Amino acid sequence: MHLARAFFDRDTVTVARSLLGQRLVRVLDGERLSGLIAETEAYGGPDDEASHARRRTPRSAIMYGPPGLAYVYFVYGMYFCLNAVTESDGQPGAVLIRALVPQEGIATLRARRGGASLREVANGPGKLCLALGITRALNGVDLTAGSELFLEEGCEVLPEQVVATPRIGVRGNEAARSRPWRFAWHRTPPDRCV
DNA sequence: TATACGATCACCT
DNA sequence: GGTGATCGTATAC
Repeated sequence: MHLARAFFDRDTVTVARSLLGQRLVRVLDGERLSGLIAETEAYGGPDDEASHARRRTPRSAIMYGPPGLAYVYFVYGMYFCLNAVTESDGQPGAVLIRALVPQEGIATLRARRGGASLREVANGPGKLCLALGITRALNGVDLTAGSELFLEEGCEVLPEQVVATPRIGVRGNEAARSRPWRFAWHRTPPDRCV
């Protein structure tokens, strides 16, 4: 069952926290590849100097649009990063998906990542896009209704399993750099939800 | 048109 | 710990 649009039509920080444990699914060449979201970051609008949506440009316009769409951008000349657009139409925001715990299609995921170990397959925003075959061709797809890239309800994440820290690799003013808008799921084994 | 640089990663020491 | 790869995007001429 896809996550509903209402899930994304909320405050961006709330969505970032709530996406932990949800399942990201990619159907590639007919095969289901998936993982549980283990790390996210919230990005805001004009008042967030670290966000692409600090200004409205052709690239960032999607962050100002309706919630639940994928925003895929290209960085450092070689990597893609996947975001989910948040907040109601007209209000900018998105959540960067930074890491996954692989679930389905593990052999394919590892092969696509040059035989990387399970924990290294998707433990970074560029890595998970390589593993799942996410490129800018998927920019703008509806994550609440799509068939090649979408989100499903995953595992419950308890508050004590969540760590909040400043965002990784961001520039901007002190406010942008210090906001604790990165959320990481610290799994304490044994974990019943696999 | 031209230029500077980044929401990263892999590999090096 | 540090650095190079590599190019779309934003912004300044």
